[in-house]
Amino acid sequence: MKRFCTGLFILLKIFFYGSIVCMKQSQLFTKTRKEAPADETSKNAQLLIRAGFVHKELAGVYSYLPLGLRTLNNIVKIIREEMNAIGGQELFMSALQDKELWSRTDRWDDAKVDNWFKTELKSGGETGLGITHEEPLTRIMSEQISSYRDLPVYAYQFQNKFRNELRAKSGVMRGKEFLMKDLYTFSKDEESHMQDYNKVRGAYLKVFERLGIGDKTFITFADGGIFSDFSEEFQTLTESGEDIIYVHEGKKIALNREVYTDENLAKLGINREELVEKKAVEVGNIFHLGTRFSDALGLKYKDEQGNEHPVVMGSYGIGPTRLLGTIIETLSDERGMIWPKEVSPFHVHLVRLGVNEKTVEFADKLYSDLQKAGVEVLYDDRDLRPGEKFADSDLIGIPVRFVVSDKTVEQNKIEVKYRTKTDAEMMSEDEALSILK
RNA sequence: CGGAGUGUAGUGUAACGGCUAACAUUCCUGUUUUGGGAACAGGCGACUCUGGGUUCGAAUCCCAGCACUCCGACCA
Repeated sequence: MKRFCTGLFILLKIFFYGSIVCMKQSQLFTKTRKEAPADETSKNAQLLIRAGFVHKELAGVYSYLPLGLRTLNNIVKIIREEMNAIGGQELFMSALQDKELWSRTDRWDDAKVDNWFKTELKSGGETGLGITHEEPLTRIMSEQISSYRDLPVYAYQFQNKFRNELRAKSGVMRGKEFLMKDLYTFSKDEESHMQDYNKVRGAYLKVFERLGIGDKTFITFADGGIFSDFSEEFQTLTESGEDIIYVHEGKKIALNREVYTDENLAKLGINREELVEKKAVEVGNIFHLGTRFSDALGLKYKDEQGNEHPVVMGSYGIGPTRLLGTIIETLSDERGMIWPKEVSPFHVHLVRLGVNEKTVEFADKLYSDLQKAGVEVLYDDRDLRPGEKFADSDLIGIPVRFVVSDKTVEQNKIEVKYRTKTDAEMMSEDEALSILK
């Protein structure tokens, strides 16, 4: 019965998440390297490049290689799950943008928005690569929403955004092309907008919790924007951050330096002495948009009485690529990266030492048993010396390491070590499997 | 966009204006080795960022451009 249940569980897992992917390191086309390029000084870029997670194309432009992509996809998966959990509907909009549409909201002019990548169309006219997607989505919604019965709507996408930054910096933390999850809420009035807004806000907190940076991430009051005293942003404490924030540990909130005034502190009922100055990176932002876009682009609905109203909107962004960098900046050590369980490119790093027949047999069988159990495993089956393999393992940062060597095979055990700990433990295969649950 | 710095094998560095641009590492061949980036032997790999200039002679000096990094400004 137990076996049947386990089998069923795995089948379900495969059904829902696609096949379990495992990999032999001897076949992985990326290599690790001892030294990072001299001109790459940010910690996240150095480690990502050394471990073969990314390749730098240009300043602020990175390609994601297999290990990097798997990690990034795990971040995306977590965000997607939390957006779906609050009723978000995923779509995928174009990167190429309609100039006419953006002119209607006065956001095409270089004097108003200066970080467009624009290009001439051979057929005549001009297009630009999407910096954000309020305009196109509002237009899409104007074809779909016409009644109060159609609201609210939460729509989101994952897409590369393009911003012609004057200066890219901090590795993947601030690029010219980067992955962004952008969600937009469409509500019938201010009151229901606030409910929708708070739902997304709650989902964001869950996302950062699952990403392993929850304790370092603070909801931070920032410059107000359109119709409130403050806007809120999510700031994660790290020395590599660009923002200065003032943290209230007790209340788990913070103020951005841009709103750090006596007047605002009074409004929030906080004393200056309770706050600590810290550097942080903005990992998420949430905005009240009011009716700015719906007014400009004619997104309206009819209420119960048949009266027409503009739709009230909100927009909410999280950058998965920036999060990847933030996790490295906050959690890595001098030996390499350390991935939280749900983010790690693999669940386990199986490291085989030596090439004795029995040892190879044991490790191969364990590899296949792990796959059968639905564990995603990176199997270091290369014939290298232990030091090099351990160094690679620490650099890549999978949270759990299983070592199989002549020594362990003799005892019919596996050496289990967590990336964050210094001591290892000998376990039977069953015990080792059970800690992965 | 203002300021500063740096461009030499895949990577990290060296080379007084003067020999075939050197060393380490990576990579390839082989032998030996196997619990924290081993040892030995042999080998591949560079138009010294690009374009001009000075010079008998330029990786080296000068000018221009390009790229990258850092500080600042900017970041809906």
